[in-house]
Amino acid sequence: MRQSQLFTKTQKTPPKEDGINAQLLMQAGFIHKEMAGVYSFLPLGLLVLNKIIGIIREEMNAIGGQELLLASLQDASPWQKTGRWDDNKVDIWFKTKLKNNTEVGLANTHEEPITNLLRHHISSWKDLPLYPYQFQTKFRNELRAKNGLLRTREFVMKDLYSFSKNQEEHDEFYEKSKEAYGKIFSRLGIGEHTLLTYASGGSFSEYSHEFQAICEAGEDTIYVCQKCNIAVNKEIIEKQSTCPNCNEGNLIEKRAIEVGNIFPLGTRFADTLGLAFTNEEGKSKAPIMGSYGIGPGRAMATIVELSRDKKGIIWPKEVAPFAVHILSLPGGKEDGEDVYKELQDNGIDALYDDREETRVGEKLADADLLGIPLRIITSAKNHDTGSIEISMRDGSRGQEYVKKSEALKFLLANI
RNA sequence: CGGGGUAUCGUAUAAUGGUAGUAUCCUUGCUUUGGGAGCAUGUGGCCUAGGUUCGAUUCCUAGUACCCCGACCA
Repeated sequence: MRQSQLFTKTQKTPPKEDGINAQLLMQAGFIHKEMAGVYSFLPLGLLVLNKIIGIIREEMNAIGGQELLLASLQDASPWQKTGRWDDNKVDIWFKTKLKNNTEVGLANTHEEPITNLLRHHISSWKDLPLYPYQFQTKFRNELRAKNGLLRTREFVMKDLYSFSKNQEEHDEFYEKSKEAYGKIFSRLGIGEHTLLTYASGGSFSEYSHEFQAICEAGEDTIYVCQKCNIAVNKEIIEKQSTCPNCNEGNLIEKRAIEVGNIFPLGTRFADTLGLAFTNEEGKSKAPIMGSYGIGPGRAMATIVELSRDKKGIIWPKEVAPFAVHILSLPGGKEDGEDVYKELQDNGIDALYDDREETRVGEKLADADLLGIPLRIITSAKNHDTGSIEISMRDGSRGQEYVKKSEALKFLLANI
C-alpha cells in the first residue's frame, strides 16, 4: 500500500492514555479509542489483528477445529437453566430488550449457546468428537476497563469448545490444545515470555491452564518454577507451595498477562442443557466438554508491550501489518517505485512511503513508530551505486546494501 | 462497587472573575532535504445544566465523561 493513500496519521505527541500498548497503537494510528475500554481498529490495526487471527485459525484447524460464528444477541433461557443469567452470579452482562420487552443479553461467552445449539446436531457417538470454534465479539461490562487493549468491554475472542465421547478422548484433545497454544504464542512472537500456568480447575478437574506472558504491564501475579519453566497462579499457590509438575518449591513471583486459557468443563453444561448422544452400547451419555480461549486484541497489546523500544513498535514477522516498509528518500523515487512494483508482482506485502512532501526525519521516525520488521531505503546516494539499503527494525542486522537487481532475491530469503 | 482526581483546538498543555495563550498537527507561500529543519501565513478550543455575580472558562451545586488506587475479573 502507498503510504500517501493511508488515511491514518501518526502523532508526534503521544496521546495521554493508560497502557503503553494503547498509547503506541494510537500514536501510530492502528486503533482509535471510542470510550473507556472500547477501541476501534483502523486499517493498520486490522491488518495486525487479522494476522493474529489467521495464525490462531491455522492452528485450530490443525487440531480439528471447525470454524463457525455464533450470535451475539443471547436468548435468556439457556443461561437461566445454568444459573448464569442472574446479575448477582455474572456481574458483567450487558442486557437489553427487544421492542416487545423480551430481555436479551450481549454474549460474554458461549458455553450455553454452543451446547444448546448442538442438541440439534449431535445424537450418536459417531458425531463426536467435535471442536467448533469462532472469532466473535464478546461484551463484558467491566467495572473498570484499564491498560488499553488488555482489559476492554468489547473484544474479539477466539473460543473453541470441545465435545468428547469420554474422558480419555477429552484428555487427548486437551493436551493437543496445549501444544497448539504453544505454537500460536511462539508464532505471535511472544513464545519466549509465555508460560503454561496451572490454575484452579473448578469442579471437574484439579487444574485448568492459563498461558501467561511475563510482562510488567500484566494484571496477574504468577509463580514461576525455575526448574520446569511453567508457572502456577495465585489460586494454586494458596493451596500448595510447590510446582505441580516437579513438586519442588523454588517459585519466583512475576507479573504476567493472561493471553490464553484452556478449561475442562466436564458434563456440567451438557447435563443442564440436555445435550446427549447415544453410545456404542445404546446408552445415552453426556459429552465431556472443554473451553479454550484466546483474545486476539489482548494478544496484540501484549506483543506491543513486549516488543518495542523508545522509538516505537517492533512487530514480530508473522503479525506485522506489512512484511516490508519501503522508504523513498530524496532522489529515490524511481527506485522506490520499481522495488514496490516488483514486490507487489511477487506477492510481498509492502508499505511504500511515497509521500513527496514529507521530510526524511519524519519518514524515518514514522517507520520506527509503525514497526514494520524490514525496511528498504531508496535514495539518491543509493541510486548512484545501483543499490537499495536494507535494515531490520529490531536492529538484528545492520544496514546492508544490495544491488537493485538482487533485491527481490535478498528479500525472499529474509522475510 | 468503595475512595480520590481531572475536564481548555485533532494531539499535548498554560493562564485567567472582564475579548483564552503556547507547542505540535493541519492550510498557504518561500527557503530547505539521510533522523520530526527554518521563516512567514491562515484555520481551529473553555464538557452539559443550574446557581452566585454587573459580568463565570475560572467560584458553587448537580449531571456526564475520563483517569488513578482498591475490590472484582465466573
